[in-house]
Amino acid sequence: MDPKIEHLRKTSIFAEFSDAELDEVSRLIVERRFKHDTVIFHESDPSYAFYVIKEGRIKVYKLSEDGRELIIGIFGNGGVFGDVPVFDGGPYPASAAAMIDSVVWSISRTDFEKLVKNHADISLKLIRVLGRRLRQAHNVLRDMALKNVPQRLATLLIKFIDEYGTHTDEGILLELPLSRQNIAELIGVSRETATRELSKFAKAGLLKVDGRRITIIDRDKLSIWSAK
Amino acid sequence: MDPKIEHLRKTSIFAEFSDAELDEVSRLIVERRFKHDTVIFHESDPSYAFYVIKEGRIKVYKLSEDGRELIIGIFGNGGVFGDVPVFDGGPYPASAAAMIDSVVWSISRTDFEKLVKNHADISLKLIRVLGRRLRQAHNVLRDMALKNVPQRLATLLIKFIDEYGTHTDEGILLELPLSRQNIAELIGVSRETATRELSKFAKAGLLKVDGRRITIIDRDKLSIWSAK
DNA sequence: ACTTATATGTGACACAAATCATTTTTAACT
DNA sequence: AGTTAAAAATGATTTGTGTCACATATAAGT
Repeated sequence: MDPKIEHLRKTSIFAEFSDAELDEVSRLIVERRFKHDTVIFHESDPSYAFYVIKEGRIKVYKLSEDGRELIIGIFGNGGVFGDVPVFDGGPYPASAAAMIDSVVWSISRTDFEKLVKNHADISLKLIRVLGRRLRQAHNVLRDMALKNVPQRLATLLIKFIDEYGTHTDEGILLELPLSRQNIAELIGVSRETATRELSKFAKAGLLKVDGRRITIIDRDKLSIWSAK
Repeated sequence: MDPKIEHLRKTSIFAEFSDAELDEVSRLIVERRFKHDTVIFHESDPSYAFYVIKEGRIKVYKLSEDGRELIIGIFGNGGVFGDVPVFDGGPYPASAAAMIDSVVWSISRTDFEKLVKNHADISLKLIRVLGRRLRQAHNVLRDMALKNVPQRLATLLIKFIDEYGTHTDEGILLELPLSRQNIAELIGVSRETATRELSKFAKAGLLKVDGRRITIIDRDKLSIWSAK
């Protein structure tokens, strides 16, 4: 099997596509490389393409008027980003940058639009994907509005260890290139607060912090915090 | 022209539909009435239908574990709610309740699904609608995470006067059945804080408060606050 | 490896917003 | 209209989180 197709099938957006559809998609791919800390596109740029991550780590974020950052999402291998404009025809709703050296597959908007128009069932699948996204967005919104900082931090950690964590004999290791600043920008607090709340959890024995390596020791207790 | 069709055309979701498509939609409608303060569906209920507001005012909201409420949206005539489950097949992602006595048109999930499957171009339009929603949701999320209370309040007021405001000689009158509690639940603060911040704006001469009637006097200054 | 830059930890303080308690006002009901 | 219940305003207080300043640790570059 074409490894490209196999990789596409693992993405949220193409998961339900048939082999034939995936084959067509794979022909539209253009590979691009981005060094760490380089911007892929800026919010409100006209959109030219959307992206599938071959390997690397990409953050999607929005800025406030005074330059503070909210990270909407962090995506790893198989992640898809910059796709909303393809659907609604507007500019990019957020910015994207590579957190580590990354290889991404871009699919141009016009190519993808043609594909969707020729395959009616693709759009049904996309509708399902978008519905799920909207759901998630509203959940995050509720958390941001109604939960306090330790709750949001716990929620974030749980989400991330489930997605990116690796099991070790000490616990579940989270080893993204996640700075304190990044954590702060994910839960909408200052860097100092992110530091302090993280070490509170460490002192309470829920996790261990070693620089940017975070090892979750007691997922259950963390989960209670998160729900609280 | 069928007034039903005319009304449907004014809704966000059906705006781009053709006459023939709208006619088909109108045949699927079942009218239902809800007295004020009655719940239409609860979050996580299995979804049976989505709704178009014929007349009335509906709030869509989510609860935190400890029972506090975040209002995701308030919809008036022509508004559409409860539609996400139709798209992704899950349960209702939020609850909905009538804020005043309301008449809504329900369209059952199965009926609508059939319609979409028979009309390929409908799904393309839905994709566009969902894309826009996702965009909005992320904007609100950024505001909630990065803006302070007066900024969020100003942003909310501007959004609402643009949608529901009526021009008077004093300014733009906002006359939803919007309690202080409602305002608080829209911007994620306590009722007391909503009260206080609103009267701060009143003292600064940006608006006038008379019970639940809010008259915006200086939209421009409010807009500056909102962007800040 | 050494130097420089950048990220992190931490204390002191300021300030925004929550909470609590009470009064006043407004809306709802019969 | 009068009574009761609910909502809103308002003051006092507490708490959480941001900001500032600086020390320390870690990473990056030569």
